Amino acid sequence: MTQKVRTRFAPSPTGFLHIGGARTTLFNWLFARHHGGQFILRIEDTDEVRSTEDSVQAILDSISWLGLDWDEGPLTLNREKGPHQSYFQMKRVDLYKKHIGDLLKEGKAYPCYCTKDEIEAMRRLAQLEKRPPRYDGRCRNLSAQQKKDHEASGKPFSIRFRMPDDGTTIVDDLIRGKVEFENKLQQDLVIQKTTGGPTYNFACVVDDHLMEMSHVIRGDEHLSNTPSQVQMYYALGWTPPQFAHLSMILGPDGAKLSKRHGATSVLEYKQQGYLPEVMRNYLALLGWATTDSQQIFAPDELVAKFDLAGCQKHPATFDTIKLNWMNGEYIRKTPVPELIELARPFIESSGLKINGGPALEKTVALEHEKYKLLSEVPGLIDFFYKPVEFTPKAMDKVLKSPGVKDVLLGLAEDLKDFSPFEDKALEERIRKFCAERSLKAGQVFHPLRAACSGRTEGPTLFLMLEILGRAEVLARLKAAAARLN
RNA sequence: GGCGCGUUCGUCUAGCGGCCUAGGACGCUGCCCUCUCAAGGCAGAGACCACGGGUUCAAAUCCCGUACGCGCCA
Repeated sequence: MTQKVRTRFAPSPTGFLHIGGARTTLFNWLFARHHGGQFILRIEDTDEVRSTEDSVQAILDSISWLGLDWDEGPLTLNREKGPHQSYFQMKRVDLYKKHIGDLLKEGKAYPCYCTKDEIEAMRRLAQLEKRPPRYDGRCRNLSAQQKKDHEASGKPFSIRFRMPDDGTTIVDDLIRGKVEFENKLQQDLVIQKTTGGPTYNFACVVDDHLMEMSHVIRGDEHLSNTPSQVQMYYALGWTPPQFAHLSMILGPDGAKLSKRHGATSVLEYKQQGYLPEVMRNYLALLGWATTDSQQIFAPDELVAKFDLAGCQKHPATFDTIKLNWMNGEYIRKTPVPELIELARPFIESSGLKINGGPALEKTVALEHEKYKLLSEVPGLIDFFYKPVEFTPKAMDKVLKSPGVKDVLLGLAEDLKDFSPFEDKALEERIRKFCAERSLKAGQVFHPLRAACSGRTEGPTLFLMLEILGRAEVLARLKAAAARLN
């Protein structure tokens, strides 16, 4: 590749960064990093009504959380980095106006005086007659007199881009190959609204060119607009960038991923306890694969191995089950001290009182291989830090079995002075206890676990007792026995 | 409706004319390990490669059509 690689993500700040946008960001970022190029962030806030500063902030936060950095673009709402005057389109309106002026002068664009109602009527009629509902080009070739009349009337007008009447436009897509469009079937897109603001399609072309994008990697839904955009590049005397259209991400029901499928905002995944590395790894696999179907990638590995050739043409279904598996994989590989820091916000918001209890290093480690989400950490260690609450199963199926009360009291008695109160020694002593009473291990182990943790499942028993400590174990045994009266 | 895109196990995918009686991963089932739950190990079920025609000695792979899905035009 002789040309310097520059990619961008250009979100409209009309909501949070959703999964699809995150995947697009990721792919652009991976591609740029893979080729040692640059990744640019641009805010397409041409929708003056729906764009908000909160959305901009949320999007920047999401991208940052994902661990993706950008070389140019907004850092905060007030600060930008990079050589361009701004990376917010509404602050670049003069630029668009200048180029629209050029197109107008050359007859490559024209004012359109049709009102909303007229356009709407056109659409209805077309639908009625089973024709494609497109602009009929009535302002395309106005006579000088008509133009004068319109101008004199002071009617608001938009500006449309004049598509060539014949020929075809070929979009050479890096993922889909050459896609051919007949020009006469494309309609003359509005490039400047009646408000004077640019439309998405035009601002996008101007910016991608001025910001020297080498590759435009974006969602599938933009493919249909691409021939018009390509023609705009030609009209402005520019060379279009290379395009790559990514397939969409669907929900489990095959419909485009949306709110009703659950979490769609990236930040919601953060709140649910997913790791950013996992989101990157999983999202990379939605629509991209290596020839050996590798599943888990170290961060650098993803950058090293990513290419557009491995991208899928068909849409992919977002699978939370697999995401959860992957998150568990990553958590298992995370050293405990690090895990504790990652889980700390979740532990804190759970209200667990850690102070005075066993060290988190010990309790968190005990269940290390069980967490799928960071948010699950407090729930699995909570019994170390608060009074035992018996699950129905622990109470009814285990503790209420015949003879359990004697077992618990007997254990309490035997362990009262037993030392050392440690994993291996405890196991030995308790197995001896079983032998002395001719009980099967399970008849003692299960009630012991239930009495001390309130549950039927949990960490390895004797280490758990060690960590709880003698006093706590004895107290819990007696308390549980008392419940059995 | 027009145009465009897509279609391999339930899901993510490998596959680019012979290595495919279709490979991997998640999930599922069973077994092993075991103090429970996980994790781990092993084994297994699961895809007439959407369908129908071609091309070819040979097609999941190339071509055409059909169906279905999706996107854009709103």
